[in-house]
Amino acid sequence: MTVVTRFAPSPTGFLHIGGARTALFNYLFARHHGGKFLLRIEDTDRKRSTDEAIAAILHGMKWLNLDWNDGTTYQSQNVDRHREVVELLIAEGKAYRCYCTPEELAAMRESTKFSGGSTRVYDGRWRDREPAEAPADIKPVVRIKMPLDGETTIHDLVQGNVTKANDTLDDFIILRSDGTPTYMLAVVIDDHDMGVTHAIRGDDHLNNAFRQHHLFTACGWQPPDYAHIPLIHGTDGAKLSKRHGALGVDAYEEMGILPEAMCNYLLRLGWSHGDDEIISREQAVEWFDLGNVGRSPARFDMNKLTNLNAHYLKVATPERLAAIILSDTEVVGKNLSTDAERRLIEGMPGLASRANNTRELIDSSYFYILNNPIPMNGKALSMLADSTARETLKALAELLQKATSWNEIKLDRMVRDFAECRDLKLGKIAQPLRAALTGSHVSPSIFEIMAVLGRDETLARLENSAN
RNA sequence: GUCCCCAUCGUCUAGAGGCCUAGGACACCACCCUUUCAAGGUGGAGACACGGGUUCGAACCCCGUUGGGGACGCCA
Repeated sequence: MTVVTRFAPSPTGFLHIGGARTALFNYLFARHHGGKFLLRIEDTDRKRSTDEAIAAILHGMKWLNLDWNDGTTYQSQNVDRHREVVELLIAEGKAYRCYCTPEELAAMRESTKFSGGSTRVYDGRWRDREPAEAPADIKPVVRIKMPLDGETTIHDLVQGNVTKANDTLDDFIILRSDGTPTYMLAVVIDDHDMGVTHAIRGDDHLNNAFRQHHLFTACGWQPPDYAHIPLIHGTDGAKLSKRHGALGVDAYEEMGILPEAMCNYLLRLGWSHGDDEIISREQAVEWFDLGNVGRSPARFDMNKLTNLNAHYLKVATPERLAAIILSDTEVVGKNLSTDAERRLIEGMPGLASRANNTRELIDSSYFYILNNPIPMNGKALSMLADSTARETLKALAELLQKATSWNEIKLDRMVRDFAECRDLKLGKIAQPLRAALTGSHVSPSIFEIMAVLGRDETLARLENSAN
């Protein structure tokens, strides 16, 4: 049997961290087993679903490089099939119409709270009532008959065996009074129709698994294997919600996080492979299994994400990073040097090892991509305001003019010798030089920079600042 | 309130009864390197929630307590 997993987000908002990890796990599990990974948009609640949310989810999936099979399924397109199954269930006496009003339901909720607070709210009052008693002015919902006694055990691939008494489950609604299917019904039918073999989803669905189990049984189908993965919590330990900085993955993209860093981080949140921390997509596919998914919730830690991101920045190709910088909206409008791309690529090792994210990378790369004269920050300005510093730079420029070759090692030697001759500490020269070349007091190695900039550009910038 | 789940350094985790004086990573501290800032290197501090069992032996198994989380919608 080939493995089929699915990610089934509801399009009511962005693709958040937790959803992204669920998608990742489903993807990895399917790929590991050479099976299929499906995407199904759970839009049965048309009122709350938006096109923007769908676009955000699709975008997030693509950004994370989680490709899915067989196109995108929209649950709302299967309503006819959903209704058909409901009719069948009614005909077989496994489901029934319920004419309770919302007010009656609210009253039931109140009374269960007083009488001990049972999980079972609906009292089943229409379960065995004659259809002839139905009030004509009320549009009924359809409820599924749940077993009245006994217990049900789910063999969860992550949580182990979980058992629940059947009398804690009430007859839940499968078809709304407006004739639309509920989530509970739609997942079951669609999972069956799509041949889903493994349902990997958030822990918050664990209780639903029991309801769905009985719905599957009523339909005469085999439920998929379940794997309920723990939720991701905020730094404070509470459920990740919009209030707790549960940002969409697009927000991290904007922060300058690389998708592979995000995937690596998410993977290690709740799953482990010994002491391995840096795990490529290929290794993840090879290693991933449900047995090593932890059972306790994890807290989101920006520090670790940042650290991972810094790592992936260091190993990314200069060409790729240069392209990211050059296509950034903040950079695009600027008056760039014709030499910008070459400089970026050559200077990238020095730049990338100092950045935590692409935003920092961009900020630190302006001195390479901009034309002379480059903007100066306050500290650079004050360093260059010193007249002896400027004298030194002028003398250095004269020396550099005579350089017979122009590379990092040679420049290093020349500047050091120059400092020694003048009985100056290297820093006395390096800092004004840095200010002149980069407009900043912080940068990669100035020798590397001079080499990348080239003789003409270096001298031009020195000239600019020394006078 | 009822039901379900969970519990190792601050955080993510390794750990499947003796390999544990509990390992790694992030963060933190110190030192080294050093033209700035990073990176890198070395070292340090830091945890088995508590109480009972079971066993020759328990972080690991069982029970309880406490703590945390989740679910109780004509949302998904």
